[in-house]
Amino acid sequence: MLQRFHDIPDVFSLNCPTRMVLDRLADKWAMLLLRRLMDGPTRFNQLHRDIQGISHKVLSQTLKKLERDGLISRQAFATVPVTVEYRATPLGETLSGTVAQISLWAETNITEILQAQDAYDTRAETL
Amino acid sequence: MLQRFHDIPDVFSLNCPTRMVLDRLADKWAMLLLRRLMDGPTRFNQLHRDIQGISHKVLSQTLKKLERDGLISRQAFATVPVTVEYRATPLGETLSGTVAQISLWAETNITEILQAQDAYDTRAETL
DNA sequence: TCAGTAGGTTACCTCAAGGAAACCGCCATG
DNA sequence: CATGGCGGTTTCCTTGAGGTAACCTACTGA
Repeated sequence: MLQRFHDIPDVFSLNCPTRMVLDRLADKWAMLLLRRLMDGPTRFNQLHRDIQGISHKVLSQTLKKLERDGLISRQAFATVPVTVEYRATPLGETLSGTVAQISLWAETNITEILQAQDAYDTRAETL
Repeated sequence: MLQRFHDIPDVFSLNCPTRMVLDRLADKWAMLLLRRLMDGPTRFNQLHRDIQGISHKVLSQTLKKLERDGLISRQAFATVPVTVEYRATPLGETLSGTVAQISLWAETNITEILQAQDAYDTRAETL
């Protein structure tokens, strides 16, 4: 009963796949991780060092979520201190390509956005 | 000193434009709103009715953020009960196009994701 | 006069995300 | 002997996002 909208598909309903994926990507770390793993398989602590600002715990949680979604894979090696490598799956790679387009958009339009913010803030001050 | 990574641009630094945009989009309502406004200018309460689950307050806040970023524009009409219309700006429209690709990806791959989740959960249970 | 619509803002409260830090086993190095 | 790296998990605590609901102006209709 929730999805009775005019002609719009069901983007605004709660069980819409798009919405599900957006919610997952809404995790800012997820996108970053996915992008980082496009550069090749990487170990836990290497990721932790590379991605500035993420905590130990959240990194662990986010990796789990991505693995559950089949976007990345985890491989443990029985080396002396156990080594664990994460890498993007083929599925993850296709998504990463899409995310890269957002990056491109962002880099292209960041100036315009910042200008819009300045203009907005200036307007607000003069009120 | 934060952005000394091998060949990767500065995607992982804090002031990276991509990261900024991702953070904004990370707001699940923002994406939904942007998409909804692609269907034409819409008034506040209409948006509130259409986008299931968003609260009065959060709708208001999200619209402000998007307006500040120059992605949507707000136009008030001095009608009897004041009428306010929101619409996507040209900038907002270009982003919306990119977001639409994520939707497409989501619709294409949702089955695979759900299967991956099932497999993962099954594996977890058997442990 | 009371209710309803339009477009908000404000106050209050709750709940969950996330940071910090400790702990785990196991090994190597100083 | 103890510190550090590896790959985590668990506990504790804080903060902030977001829900609910009341309030606002201004007008219309019953």
